[in-house]
Amino acid sequence: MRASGQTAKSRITKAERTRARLIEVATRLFQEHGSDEVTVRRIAAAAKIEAGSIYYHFASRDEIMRAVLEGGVGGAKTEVLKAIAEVAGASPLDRLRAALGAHLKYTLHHHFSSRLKAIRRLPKRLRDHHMKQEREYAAIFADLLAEAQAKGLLRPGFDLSVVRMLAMGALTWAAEWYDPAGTMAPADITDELMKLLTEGIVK
Amino acid sequence: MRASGQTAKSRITKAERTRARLIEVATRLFQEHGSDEVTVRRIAAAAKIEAGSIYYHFASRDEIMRAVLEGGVGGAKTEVLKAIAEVAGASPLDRLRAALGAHLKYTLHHHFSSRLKAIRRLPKRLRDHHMKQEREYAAIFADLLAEAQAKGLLRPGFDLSVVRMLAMGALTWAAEWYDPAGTMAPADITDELMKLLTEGIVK
DNA sequence: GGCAATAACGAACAAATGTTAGAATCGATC
DNA sequence: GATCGATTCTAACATTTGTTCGTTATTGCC
Repeated sequence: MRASGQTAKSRITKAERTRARLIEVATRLFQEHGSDEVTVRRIAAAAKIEAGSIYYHFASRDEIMRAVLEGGVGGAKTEVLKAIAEVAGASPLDRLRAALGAHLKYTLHHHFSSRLKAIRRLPKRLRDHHMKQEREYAAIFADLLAEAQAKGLLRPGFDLSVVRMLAMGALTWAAEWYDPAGTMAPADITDELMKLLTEGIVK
Repeated sequence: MRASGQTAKSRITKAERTRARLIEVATRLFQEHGSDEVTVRRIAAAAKIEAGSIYYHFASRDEIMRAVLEGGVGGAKTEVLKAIAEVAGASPLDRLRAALGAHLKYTLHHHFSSRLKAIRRLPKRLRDHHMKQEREYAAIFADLLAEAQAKGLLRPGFDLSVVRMLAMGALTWAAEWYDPAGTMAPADITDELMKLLTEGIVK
């Protein structure tokens, strides 16, 4: 049992823990400050490690960013899918509300998109991978809209892909102006958007 | 006439022309690439000047950015006000459409907001000034919404400031996904948004 | 306890950055 | 055409950046 205990514990090697901690710390730093302003040395310092040691875990700074991005989009996807699953039986529009709500919540909480997505300057390889992930993420919302349309819930004459991007953009951009100290909860913003989306604002 | 011609021409001193060219070039570079990635040397090269010479016209790199930002927001404001003026007699909502259209057009054409507004890292002084400008800009749209409400055009129960930010955010974010090569014109996107905003998408 | 592998250190590197300052050049005025 | 200020160049600077590498410490295993 000693051996198995040891082995069981070292299924997670120390390097993996350090790597995870680095990603965690880097993510936080990237959120708090911009994508620049965050140097390898700052990440190292925040992770209580020396700058050079980072290169035992990552081949380059860009690989750290890749990991952070991947975690970010992946996390958002997980949360959104979970939120949809929680209202599994509901109508497409109610599931869309749940999805948009989760999207906003994640975006606000991680202050993710606006700070990090603005990184087009990634090496092509990484950028392609990131955009593929992004497309998969967008497809979740596109599917819900398509389903609503298929069920005849929507008025005709809309370009659904534009609608989707406008709606998601409105929420994504919320990270730029949302004030957590204010009286408004993220869910309120989602509701407001859904009201606009469904009924419109005009009498 | 020679003298007067000379004098009239040199009312705009050479320095002013160079300075203007620098702002112009820097704006373009900031748009095409991120706010980082654009070094003083690259601005200089694009303006057919040597790096050191820039400091005859600007005290620091941040002052260049300040000028670019100011020009950007100022330009957008000018365009939006012009668009509103062109439909002066129309209803608040039609003027709002014109305003949002101009906003989108400027944002897309200059690829402005998403790349440049993301610069929170500006020195406090500059940032404050920039955000003041931004508030004035937002007020244009807020006023139109308020007027619509005052005229009883809107359904009750909306937080107009949230509506405004969602709508502007949707368009601002469009710069991230809009494809100029596609079949869709900026005006189409504005129309789509206005349809959502006014009538909603649901049957 | 000792050995090999793993992980982290720490000093150095070259390249790039913003910035400065003195010399050179331009351009208008006498 | 000489003069003098306005404008630009050139060459350097101090820092900071990402990265490398030989060395040291730690860890897991016999």
